[in-house]
Amino acid sequence: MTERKRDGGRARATLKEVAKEVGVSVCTASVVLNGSNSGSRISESTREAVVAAAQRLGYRANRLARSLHAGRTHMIGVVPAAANTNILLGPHLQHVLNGVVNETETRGYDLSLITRCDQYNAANLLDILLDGRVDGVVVVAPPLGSRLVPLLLNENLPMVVIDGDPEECNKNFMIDNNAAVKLAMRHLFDLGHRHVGHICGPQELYAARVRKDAFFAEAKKLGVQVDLEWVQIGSFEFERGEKAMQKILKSSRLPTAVFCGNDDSAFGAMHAIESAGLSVPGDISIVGFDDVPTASYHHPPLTTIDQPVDTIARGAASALINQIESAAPIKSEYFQGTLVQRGSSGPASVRF
Amino acid sequence: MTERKRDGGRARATLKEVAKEVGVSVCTASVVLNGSNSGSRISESTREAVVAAAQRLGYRANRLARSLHAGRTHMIGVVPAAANTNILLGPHLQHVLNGVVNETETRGYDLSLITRCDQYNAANLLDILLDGRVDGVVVVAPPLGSRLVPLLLNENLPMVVIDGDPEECNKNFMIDNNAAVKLAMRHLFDLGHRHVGHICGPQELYAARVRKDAFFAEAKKLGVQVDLEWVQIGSFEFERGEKAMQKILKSSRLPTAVFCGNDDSAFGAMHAIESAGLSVPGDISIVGFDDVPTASYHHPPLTTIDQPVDTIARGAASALINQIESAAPIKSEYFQGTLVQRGSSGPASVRF
DNA sequence: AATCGGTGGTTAAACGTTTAATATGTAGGA
DNA sequence: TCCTACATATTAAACGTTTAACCACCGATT
Repeated sequence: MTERKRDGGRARATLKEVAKEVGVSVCTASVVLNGSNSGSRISESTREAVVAAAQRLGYRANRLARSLHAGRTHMIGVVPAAANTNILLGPHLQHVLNGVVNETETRGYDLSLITRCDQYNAANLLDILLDGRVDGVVVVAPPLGSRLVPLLLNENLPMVVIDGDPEECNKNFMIDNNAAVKLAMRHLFDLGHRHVGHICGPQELYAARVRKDAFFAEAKKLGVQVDLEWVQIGSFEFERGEKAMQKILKSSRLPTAVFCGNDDSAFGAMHAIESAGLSVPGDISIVGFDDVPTASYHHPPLTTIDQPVDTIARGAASALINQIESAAPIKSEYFQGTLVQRGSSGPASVRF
Repeated sequence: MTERKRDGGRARATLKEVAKEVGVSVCTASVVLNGSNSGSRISESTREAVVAAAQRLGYRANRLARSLHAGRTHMIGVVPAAANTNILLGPHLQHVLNGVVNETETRGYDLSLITRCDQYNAANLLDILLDGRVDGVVVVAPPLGSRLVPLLLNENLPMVVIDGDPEECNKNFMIDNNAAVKLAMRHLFDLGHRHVGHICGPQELYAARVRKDAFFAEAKKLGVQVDLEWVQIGSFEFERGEKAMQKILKSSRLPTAVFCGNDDSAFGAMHAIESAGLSVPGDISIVGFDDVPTASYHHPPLTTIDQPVDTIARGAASALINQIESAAPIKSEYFQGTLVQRGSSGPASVRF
């Protein structure tokens, strides 16, 4: 049995071996090497001997044993939206992950990526999350069908959600989608657009649905016309955005602008428009959502909503760690986006 | 002490508690619940009672304890190139990560992202990697200065490297950069280009250096002229690619084509060219490296080298797991890229 | 001469599992 | 009545730490 972990080379020395080498008790070695400054102190000579032996034997404290004892792992689990994409993390999710890392790293936590979950199977995920491997979990963009968040709420594992459904759970960190969509629509309205389409994200994502709802609500309020042909479901991915735009271009009449649920689908939409021999924004204006790094370098540069992703992600991670360390309750926080006006949006064409 | 892990709700039940509930020994409960089909069998009635109690108490096996005993964690550590970027994972690295996940997921391993390492500090990283938290490690694109790989070679932790320096370690999975660069240069040569520039990646990355060397070697072999002004150091990022191209555009004379070390910098380069009022490929042809998803949708679509990233990453992960599970030795593997010809490259302009 | 206080340690239990070795009980065969 | 065999369950050690509680020793006070 003990052979299993030493295949390939010499095994890692344990505290017991170090202690024996010095001729001292395990406890003494422990105090010296990983020492809390507790009651019992150790003489300088003993200390030196232990340190020397540890060095010689290549001792390294075993984190499993330590965590088992402490009941804490200093690990945070991240559950990324599995969704239906083959790519684990799109540019936006990647940005989120980066923000989470920024916070966890400075607070002394490491990240465990929870990926072994076929189709976001909640029971599966729960098994993984609750087996003691993590002190808390960041759930990113849980899809609508998943029971993960409600199930997790019944457990005592600290959790925070990014881009989740507020009805499902009130530990939600995300942009104020309604206000953000309002900014985008108001911008198009001010440019004279009265006929606007929308390319949505996948409807199992809360952010996609709420943006679509806000789009309709705001269009109605502003008196902007929306033909149903102009509203197409995408998947927050380039290709699907392109396909969606191609469908819109086949409408009986064309909108003068299209608001896209995220930047990737906006890029796809622009590609479709230009491939059809039309121009952005000459014929159709495009507004995206996210402000991913490439948005400003696109041709034309993309008008979009800037999400304070780093702030949101760090905020979520921070709240989670606060809960873990001092039982501070987590409650939802919403962040304001800003409109970034670039070249993909312009005055409405005089088609109507 | 035991209070620490139950803040927030009821604690997770342990095997001992389940056993006590049923009035049976811990061992019996263990065999029933996480049972190996070993010698001792359990009566149907006992089995049912234990299962019922476990269910009732919400028992879940503690992975730490299990791993401690087994000497195996079923976790793979991933060390991403910290490099100097603020974004943890660029589109290419993200693709690599995705490939690794694909393999580990099907083999029953989870991923631990090792990020708490200021400036890729090797000693720090070693402490983290060797504390027993992972069964093996995938090092992705270790920067030149880092001692991590050599240090890790001295330890008995299974390791595999992606895009590392072959001189440093022979457990390297990567594209055959020389052959790939040859493809790109030959392509430009065939289009009539005899004056070619190069935008490199950061020189602390092996892949960037070897591509640069191969570029010079191949240019020489083909009789292609390379003014030193035309060779600029980038960072594999859009912005730096743009800046690099701006410098090239200030040269006393212009190359007819520029080969870029990766796609992101190629996008930046194209942006710079068009911002300067020139056209791609009319005035300057561009060839990239990687074939990221957006390459085909760019305007113009990017001619580039397709890296079989998924194959490489899965291969690396697979080799690592084979070593972990059956001590199979790991040795370097090189994969062939293919030229993907698109719109960003065309016949050389007749400038010369 | 008994007590005190410090210094420098050690013992033992605990964290939650797994598993080899062992024990108990019952039934059937000699 | 004793032995064997089998089915079923238990004991105990082990994985590598941490830490509260305890102990032995010694010089200095009373």
